[in-house]
Amino acid sequence: MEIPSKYDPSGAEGKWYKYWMDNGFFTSTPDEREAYTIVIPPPNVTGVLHMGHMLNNTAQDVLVRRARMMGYNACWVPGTDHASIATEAKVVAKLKSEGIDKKDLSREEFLEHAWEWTNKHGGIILEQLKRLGASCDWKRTLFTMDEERYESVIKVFVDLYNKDLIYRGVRMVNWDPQAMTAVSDEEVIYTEENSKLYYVRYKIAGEDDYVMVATTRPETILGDTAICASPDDERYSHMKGKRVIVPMTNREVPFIFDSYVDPEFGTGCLKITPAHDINDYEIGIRHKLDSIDIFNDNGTISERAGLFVGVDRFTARDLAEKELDRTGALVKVESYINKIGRSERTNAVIEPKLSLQWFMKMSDMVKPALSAVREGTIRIHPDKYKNVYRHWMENVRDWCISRQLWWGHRIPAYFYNSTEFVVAETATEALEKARLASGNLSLTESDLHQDEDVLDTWFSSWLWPLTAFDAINKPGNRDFEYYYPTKVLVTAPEILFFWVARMIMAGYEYAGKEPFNDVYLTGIVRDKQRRKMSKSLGNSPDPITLIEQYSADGVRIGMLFCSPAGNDLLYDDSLPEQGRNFTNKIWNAFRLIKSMSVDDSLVQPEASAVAVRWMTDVVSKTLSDIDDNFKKYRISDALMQAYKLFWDEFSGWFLEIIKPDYKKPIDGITFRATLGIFDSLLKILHPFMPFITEEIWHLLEQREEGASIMIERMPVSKGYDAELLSHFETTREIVSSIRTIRKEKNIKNSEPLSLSVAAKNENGISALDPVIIKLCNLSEINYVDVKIEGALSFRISTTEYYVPLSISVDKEAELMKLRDELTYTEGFLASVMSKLSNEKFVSNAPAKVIEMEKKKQSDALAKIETLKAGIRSLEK
RNA sequence: GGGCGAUUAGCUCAGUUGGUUCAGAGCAUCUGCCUUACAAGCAGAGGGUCGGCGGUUCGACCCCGUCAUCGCCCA
Repeated sequence: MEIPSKYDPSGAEGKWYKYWMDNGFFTSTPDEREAYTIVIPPPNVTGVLHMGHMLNNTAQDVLVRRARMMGYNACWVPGTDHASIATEAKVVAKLKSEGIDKKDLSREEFLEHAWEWTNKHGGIILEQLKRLGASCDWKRTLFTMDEERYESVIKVFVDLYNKDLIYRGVRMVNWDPQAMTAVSDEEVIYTEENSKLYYVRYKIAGEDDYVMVATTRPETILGDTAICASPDDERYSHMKGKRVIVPMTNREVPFIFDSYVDPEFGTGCLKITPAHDINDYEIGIRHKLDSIDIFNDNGTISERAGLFVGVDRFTARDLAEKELDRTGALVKVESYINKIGRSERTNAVIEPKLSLQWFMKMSDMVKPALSAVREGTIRIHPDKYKNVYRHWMENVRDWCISRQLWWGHRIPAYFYNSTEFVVAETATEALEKARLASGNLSLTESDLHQDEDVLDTWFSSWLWPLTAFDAINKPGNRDFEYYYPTKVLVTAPEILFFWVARMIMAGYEYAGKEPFNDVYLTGIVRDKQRRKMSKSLGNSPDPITLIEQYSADGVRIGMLFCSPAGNDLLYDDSLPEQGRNFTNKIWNAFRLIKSMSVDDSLVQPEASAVAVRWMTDVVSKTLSDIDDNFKKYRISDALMQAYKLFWDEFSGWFLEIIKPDYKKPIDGITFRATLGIFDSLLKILHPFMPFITEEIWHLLEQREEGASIMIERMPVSKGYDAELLSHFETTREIVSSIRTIRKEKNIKNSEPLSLSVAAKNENGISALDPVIIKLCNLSEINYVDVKIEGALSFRISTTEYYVPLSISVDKEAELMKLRDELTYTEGFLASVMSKLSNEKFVSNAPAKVIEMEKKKQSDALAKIETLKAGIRSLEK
């Protein structure tokens, strides 16, 4: 069979994915094995695969496939989340393009559209994950709004409400006037922007004097209810007990003192607008000030302002500037840079707003979650994020869980009048409770009005590891008992708090146990200029195109190569290219092996015999190194070791040694050993590159129907002969030196050379002589006591090697080389001697270190002798 | 402004309790090679006062102080 010289992934990938699915290799049911569970960080149901998903899911697949091959019952649960704000925004936009306004629809009608959209666009991303090779148990696919998950979320809400952990209250929230909803603190992005600082004077009531205030938001003057200075600020001590007139509205407000005010900032005098600034709000509470909300929900000025009613807040700012100027209140305007918060979803400037919202108390929930990480029950990789986690958890604030949207889990609070409500899982239950609470037994369901708002999306995903196994609806069910806690969560550091921390809290609250033991944080995928990949920048390649271009395996390892845990990945096409090149390397090694003809009557060459021993040991050693790296979640390092094992050791050295001469057959012993080693290598590589390893594994031998490398056992390290490995290192150096000689002297590889070693025939090293003979095309290696005159020489450690040549040796060049080496060695000796002659060193350093220094000394001395002898003989 | 982290080769990163000839890897670059598995390859080579300064130590990439630059989180 003719095997093409280049691997063609397109056929293999679809074929094997189907094969794995058909044979049910991804599905997991509880059995006697230990479970290895991962729940996927659910992507947005209507999203499409981006580079971040590729990295994240490749890492998960590597972990899951490896666990499966190590004998665990591996279960990777896939799913999507409903992404409340993002999805609703998309649906609203889509309706708008059809001329439909959300306001004209009933909640039910809107949800119909939303579900239609979800069903149409949902799940694309999961199909894309299959292209990547993701070995998820698709039968378990979840959605945060499917029946079980929806029910669970409602149950948890009711439960927490009953435990007094959820409350409704007026708070300053981050209001997104465009999306017309509150967003959490984590969804607000603060950046420095250019703005203006307005200096405005307020007349003191009953006097002809003024006080001056600096503000960035003159339109909010309409909501001022006090002017404030620091109690320590002597400039304003005369203002005690006085009142001032607010410009534009001519309202009289008190002048107060509060230590919050920084005398250094602006004029040292601050206007207080409790309804529109979080700090002012707190000052307002301390001083029992009025609160005038001058904005409507959409960001326009409300009637309460009395001026500019119905005008957008930014237009109102300009109008206010003009009005202040006209009335002489505006003293000056300076340009100014301050931090502006914008909505992560809509980019609208966030308006701090007093609003009635639902909150979850965090102070108690945080405790077990904090100690779990502190005490190492949950490990975070890389562990530098432990500090960040702790800092956040110690400064946590209550979680605003309500959103003014329709797409999501509707808050199960039922009002039986405008202010009083009950919380219940169903309307029927709510009715009972409402009758009880109100004392009005004639209430009917139609008298109840359910809260219009839905819950924050994170309020469903924080339960993910629990609801993945339906633990809320069926506590203690078999799947849950078996699969929970999951082994590892793979996600990005940016959602360490809003997701990871909260899952840990939920885990302790509802299972009494952590949801996972390890958190592996991947970095953010950026472009070469370190910019985040984003649709608007257009700097993100399409993952599916990449897969088509470089193969799924190539893209997978390309992503993994340069992404140590927690580090950002600077994407460049050279990464998947490197991955593709590696698949090709594997393919060609396979071609070589496959093309060998075997002759069992042949005696195994010595070089092959020792090469097999060596390679077997290298595999064994690398296995334990890889194992160690996986234990520390150093996935890129593990991959690099597998990569070098295959490329350098196996292809570069082993195959070159055992490769028979052109058109000659190979002996059976070596061939079968090679197949065995190759088989091990494929298995080691399989978690990283599932497709090509499966393809080759099947081409290598006739396999039974239903056989697959993905369910084979991962080879285990059987220990290794460290001395053999070290001798091979010396062998490499010898081979390399001879190659250099050939190159320098322009001697063809087909022309045999001979090598003389000025040493005793040391056991061990000489066992590898056949390897040197084979790789360097030597006629012989002999061990000599005396120098070989007129030969080229090189030294490795303390041993000198000679290559006699028929062509004349350039004496001067040789001498120069020897003298250089001598100079270096003497310098080295001097540094060693200075240490050894330092009394403090000798008395303080550990014996082992001194031992080594002495060895260095004697080695250097011996080498100097050799070099000097060489120089003398050349000088003759 | 507060907290956390980083700074090692052109790029991305390792460097495990301070001590092996310890300054490393991959990629990139340069020089040879179309050698009968692979030019998506092979054989070689160059490249770093380990951010600056000071300190501790017999000995510092590693520990301490300080400055600089960058990143992240929070206000």
